[in-house]
Formats: sequence, C-alpha cells, structure tokens
Amino acid sequence: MTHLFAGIDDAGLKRLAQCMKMKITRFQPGEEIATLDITIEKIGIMLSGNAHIEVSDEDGICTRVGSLAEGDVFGELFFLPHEDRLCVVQADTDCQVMFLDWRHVIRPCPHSCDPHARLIANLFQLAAEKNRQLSMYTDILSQRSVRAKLITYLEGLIRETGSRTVTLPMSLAALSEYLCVDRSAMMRELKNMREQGILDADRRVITLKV
Amino acid sequence: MTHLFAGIDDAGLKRLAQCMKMKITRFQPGEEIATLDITIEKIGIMLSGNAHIEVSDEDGICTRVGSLAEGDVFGELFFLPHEDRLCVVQADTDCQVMFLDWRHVIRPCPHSCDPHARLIANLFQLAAEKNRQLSMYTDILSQRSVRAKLITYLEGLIRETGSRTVTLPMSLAALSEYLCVDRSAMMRELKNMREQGILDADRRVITLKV
DNA sequence: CAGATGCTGTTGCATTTCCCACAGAATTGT
DNA sequence: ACAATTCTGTGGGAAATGCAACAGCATCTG
Repeated sequence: MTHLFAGIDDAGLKRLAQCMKMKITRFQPGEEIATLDITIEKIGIMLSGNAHIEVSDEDGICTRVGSLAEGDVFGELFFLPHEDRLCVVQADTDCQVMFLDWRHVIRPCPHSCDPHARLIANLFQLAAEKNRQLSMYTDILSQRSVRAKLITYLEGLIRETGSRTVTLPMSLAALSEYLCVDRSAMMRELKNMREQGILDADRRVITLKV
Repeated sequence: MTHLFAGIDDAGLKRLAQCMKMKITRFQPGEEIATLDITIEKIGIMLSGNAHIEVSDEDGICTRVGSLAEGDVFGELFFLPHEDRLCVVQADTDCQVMFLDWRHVIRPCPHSCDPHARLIANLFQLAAEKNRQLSMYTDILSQRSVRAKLITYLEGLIRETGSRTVTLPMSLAALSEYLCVDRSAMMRELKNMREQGILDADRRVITLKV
C-alpha cells in the first residue's frame, strides 16, 4: 500500500510542512475531528489512534461507513458524501491528526519543488487504490449466489497473498456481513463446498482447491 | 458533473497543451486505444465516439467493466486493474482521444501556471466523484432484498434529479442486471409495491410514495 | 406493410436463501 | 479458575429468489 509520504525524505518533508502549512491536532475519544462536505477542502492523515466515518441521513440515523487507523488518510477526496447528508469523522481513541490544506496541495508552490509533485502523485495513487478496492467489492456483491460471493472473495484474498491457503482477516460472522449474506446460509454453503471437495475449511483457515 | 477542463479558458488550454504535450489520436471501431497497467501512467479523454473497458482474467475470459462516451476520462487513476489481469480500452465506434502524460500533469510546470493547478483539482474532483458513484453502487448491492435494492436505487435517482417521479435511464431488463437480481423477481416486486401503495410504476416512469 | 427483434408483464415450480433457535467451542475479562 | 461473552456449527420451516417459458406490445428495418 502506498503511503502518502512515500518517496519523500526528511528534508523534503520539512519543506512541504512549510510550503503547505501542515497542522497537527489532538483529539479526545468521541470528539469530532472533521465534517466532510461536498467539495474537496481538506486532507487529514491519522498519525496515531483510531477513528471512524459516519453518515447520518435525513432521519438522523447514523451509519458507520468506514474505519481509520494510524497512517490512514481521509477527506472529501476519498469519501465524498451525498448532497443532503451529514458526514462526520469522529475519534474512537486519543488521536493525533495532521491536516493539509487542499488549496496548498494543488497549487504548485513557487519553488516547484520535487516533494510537492511526489505528494500529489501519492495522493492520486491512494485515490486509485481506494477505487480499486471499491470495485473489487462490487465485484463480490454483484455475484448472485452465496457460493459465488465466497469464491470471488477468496480469489481476491488469494491474489493478494499469493497463497491458495488463506486465513480470514475477520470472524466468519463478520465475513457474512461483509458479503451481505445470512450467516447460517454461508456456513451451510461452506459445508457443501467442503463436501464437494471445492475447498478445505477449518475455522478461519481456508484452502481453495479449484 | 465536473469536466476535466472546467474553469479553464482557451488561453489557459493552449498553454496547457504546450505545457504537457497533449496528443490527439483517432481510432477505428475494434481498435485498442490503450492498456491499463498497475501503475499510473496515462490519462485519456474521449473527445468523440464510444469505447469500453474490458478485463480478461487468467482464463482469457473477457468482462466488460465500463463504458466510455464523449467527455469521459479514463486511465489508471480511475480504473486500476488487479495485478495479474490484462485490462484494455477498446473503441466501439470511430473515436478521437486526447492523451495527457501523467508525469507532466503532476510535475508543476516551471511557470507555476494557474490552469495547471485547475487541471489537477479537476482530476481529483473526477476521481472523488467516481469514488462516490462506486460507493453508491455498493450501497445498493449491499441491500439484501430485491425491494430494498430497488428503493435504494430509486432514492439515489430522486436525490440526483430532485423529483419524486423519475424516468429510468435504462430498460427494466437492464435495471435488473444493474441491481444484480432476476428480472422476473424484480417485476414481481414492482407489482407488489404498486399494490401496497409504495410506488406508482408505468413502464420506466416511477413515483416513489414513501 | 410484414417480419424480426427486443422489451414488458405474468405464471408455475424448483431452489436458494433467510429467520429463528439451540448447543458446544473458543475467547475474554475478572 | 470461573463466569460471561462471542464465535462456530447445525437444523427445521418459512419466505424470497431464480429459472424457464409464454404472450402481448413496441420499435426497428427492409
């Protein structure tokens, strides 16, 4: 995974910090870190701690739409909310967050410095990766049966890890939610596939044999 | 929808064209316009004609993953393929395509010109919008029932158009594919909802009454 | 105009998926 | 070490979904 400051050395970082007036702020658990608008304005980087993004619809019902941990980047660039919805980033633990001002990011600094170009490239790379993740997810969800969803998901994991035996990064219960299927239906399907020799499954360790 | 060159006047465009060596190429139907790699290299803008993006997996099976029409932008920034897959942009009709070189885009030109900053901002805006579209789609697909998928889709349309009565931008058959459900099941559900007074539906004109 | 094609609307039937409920295994917290 | 909680694995019965097939309309084409 690309890092926002990948390929930028300390000297470059210092220059950037001046160049675009980085600010670092601390937040307490429960505090509001930022609200996301419909225009791109800010970029935040989680330096430490955990947070989440939640959207509330017209009825005031909140839904968690994402989690943020150390190193993660957030902002309108990565999550552009719908027009009439309120979208908030909220701290779960103590957090340190660095803010960049969008206007300074896109306006090339008068020195036309190299770290600057690098930062922009990294930002694009991150946006592209986010994009790829999302389309991988729609790939899974567009499968019609529980079995096809499972296989598509597992193939993705296999592609990432390079091994046909994978360990699920979450509980089976959580997986069923991720795949948007009933847990018991998924367990049943796992059993069927095991019986048909399509895969081996022992708790969270699964080997796809197709 | 933001345009790639939004807010840039003719003088600015000319300057940009020099600045980043824009190239315009023609393509015949069926011709390959570009292949998308796993690193960001190029940005293409459809000036005229139609094309599509297709991915072929290890078995050589192609799947259409997107359509491009006049004004659309493509490139690794917007569709980053999986590591071991071949991804091709292919012309459906006669096409004129403008190419920008990625390196010239992110490297602020020595003149630090304003159109340049504008172009970068527009690119980001487009990426963010693409992102939003994708997450809207996952929103729909993550609904468990045909009814919930329909309602989520319609609410999205209503939000976009501002009217509770919407005309579907595709045939009902195409909609069922988009929602990843069986066509007859969807028709049945539409009838049920009509009978229950949840909506009015006459062919592609639907009014949501909730 | 006639024929072809594609879209819409409907139905019976098979299958899958969901919901609910339960019990043992594993994990966490005290 | 024990209690509490979560996770895993299973099953029956209900409900939703998918499949296949057909007929009426609309649209396109020569």
